[in-house]
Amino acid sequence: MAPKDTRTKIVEAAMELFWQKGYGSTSIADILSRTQLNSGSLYHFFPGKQDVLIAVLDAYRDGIEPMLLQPAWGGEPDPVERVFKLLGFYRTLIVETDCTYGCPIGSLALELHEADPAVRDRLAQNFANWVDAVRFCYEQAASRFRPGTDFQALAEFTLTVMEGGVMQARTHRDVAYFDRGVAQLRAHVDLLLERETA
Amino acid sequence: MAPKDTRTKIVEAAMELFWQKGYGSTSIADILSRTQLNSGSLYHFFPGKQDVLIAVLDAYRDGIEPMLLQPAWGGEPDPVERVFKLLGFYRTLIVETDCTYGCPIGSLALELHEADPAVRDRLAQNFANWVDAVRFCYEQAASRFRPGTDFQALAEFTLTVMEGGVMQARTHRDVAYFDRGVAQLRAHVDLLLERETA
DNA sequence: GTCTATAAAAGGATAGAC
DNA sequence: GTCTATCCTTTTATAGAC
Repeated sequence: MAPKDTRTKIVEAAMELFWQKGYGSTSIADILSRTQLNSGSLYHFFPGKQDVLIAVLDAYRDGIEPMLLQPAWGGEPDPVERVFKLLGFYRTLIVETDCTYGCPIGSLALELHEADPAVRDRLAQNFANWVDAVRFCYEQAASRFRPGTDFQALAEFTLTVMEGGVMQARTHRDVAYFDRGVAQLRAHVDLLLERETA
Repeated sequence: MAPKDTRTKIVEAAMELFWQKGYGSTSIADILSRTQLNSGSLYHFFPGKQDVLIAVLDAYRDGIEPMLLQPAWGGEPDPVERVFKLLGFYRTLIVETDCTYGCPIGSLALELHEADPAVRDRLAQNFANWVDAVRFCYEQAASRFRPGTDFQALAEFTLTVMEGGVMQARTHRDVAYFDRGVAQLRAHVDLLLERETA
């Protein structure tokens, strides 16, 4: 593997630091320390800190397929099960981080609500792409759902369950809060899968 | 009404600022500016900034009944409708703030996850009190729910729907994201209210 | 209990040599 | 493209008079 270029190193370090500490609590010095670079290098590639954030959000956008969806789905063929495989992937992250995991987009979205439009648009875009992927799963199983099921609303609801579950699991330091939320969603989906003409 | 004492002024100003800007982005100077006090006064009552935060979280804890639940419920007698009245109260806050509203506890919980235990415990306590109040609503209507309904899980799920809806509505600057989440919850609850022996 | 002044540190960003 | 040195601002917190 070719050595990573400086810009990539910065984006990857910032991605991890923003995820762990948030944007405001991550200093330029933190990023330089982790990358073993000097401030001249960072400011050569980025006009300022916010531009690093934008690059990070673009990296999440570009990484959703290879970094999130494909690892989460594995070879799972059933589209509905793919949704729960995705939620299971988040569960793994929660457990592996001793219940300190936070969705990087969700956390940044709450932290940076009064941010520059360039930032807000990318946060919204990241959410929208996640919801689109989940909606597509549900739509692939459309024939199994009750007629008239609103797949967009169901996909947004799935994101809500993930974000709310992550938030409560982290606050209480107990993955059971996440699990109960997913179980409720499972029950909800199961009820929508019960054909009225069954 | 008696003039507010200095400590109360500080807590109320900090409550609003932390809600609007977050904890990290609110400076002591911000609090002093809004209260027209000097730093000597603040540090007379609080050892440091984090102690102001703790006082704010205690104020939310003490205010849940008079400031949130009673205004939200109004005279609503039906316990299940009280839950949706509460969600409707949040909807009003979202609309009144042009979709910039964020739940203060949820936002702080995501921002401050690596915080001092004194802070984390109070965040968890605030969530727990909210969930307890909602669970109590559902339990009051226990006879109308399917046997075996898990009211604790349903109340946590209600918090999840609120937090996830607030997060998405704010990120997209569109209250419809909140509304669709609440509609999904309503459908979920309605399905649990359909007695199998109906 | 409140005032002014200020210490001490951290933060974002820049300059100019190499 | 990277280096060192540094400027300027903001921020938390303290000191000591009143």
